[in-house]
Amino acid sequence: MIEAAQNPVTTVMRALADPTRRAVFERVFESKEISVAELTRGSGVTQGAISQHLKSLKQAGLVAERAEGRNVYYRAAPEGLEPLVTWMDHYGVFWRERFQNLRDLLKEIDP
Amino acid sequence: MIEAAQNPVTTVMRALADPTRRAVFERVFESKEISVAELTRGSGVTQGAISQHLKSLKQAGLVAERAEGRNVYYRAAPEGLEPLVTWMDHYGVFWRERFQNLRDLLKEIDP
DNA sequence: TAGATCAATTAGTAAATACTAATGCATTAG
DNA sequence: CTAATGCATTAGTATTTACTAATTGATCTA
Repeated sequence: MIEAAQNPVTTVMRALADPTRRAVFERVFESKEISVAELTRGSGVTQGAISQHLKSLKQAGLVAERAEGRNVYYRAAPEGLEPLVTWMDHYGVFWRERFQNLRDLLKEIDP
Repeated sequence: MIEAAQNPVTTVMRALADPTRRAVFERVFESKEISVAELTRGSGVTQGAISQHLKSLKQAGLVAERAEGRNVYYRAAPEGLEPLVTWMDHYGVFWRERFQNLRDLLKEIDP
């Protein structure tokens, strides 16, 4: 079946469904800012593959970039996860299962 | 890159990344219990396709079934979303960005 | 300047995937 | 019993996708 112009939920899900690409996102997130070359190192795939994954992630709104000299630094854009959160919210998963955490988190933030 | 024995996050993400399959899950969820025939109606795809999607969803732990006579009734298993929740939890998306005022929320839930 | 490094893009390929049509196997109905 | 219905499964197909290798265009460096 075909969707008109691609639902954001679909875009984000598809971006994160691939293990390699998700690993890229995770590394970007942990690194605050990281170049393509460094991402390529230890990724197990070529630089070209990494660039392609970054393109997908960017289109999904999950990462942003900053060019500096011949490097391009990527950083995570967790707001891009919003469509997922909204979608899941609909299923009441958060409250029922994370109830405990809410109280803990609140204490932690503002004791 | 290859993952040993398929990460649950990957399984769930992949299951929900396809719009048709995700629509099936949504309908199952809304219906509390629904037969394959009824799911097929108005789905735009064949009964076989629906059965295949249900198989994926079941393997991902997102639905469960109950056979009765020649019908098989499916119901949602939102616990199957747990891997997603856990994964996303790691990015602090839920509480910090979704609710500006946790205190109000907590009061509202448990005054 | 000439070379080296960084990143994006392209062309090509093997594998995965979403589908259909057809078949088979139960179960129910006439 | 025979016909019909509900569902799963199979084989086959077109499309998508994740990758590599190679190229290009920058920018930095010796």
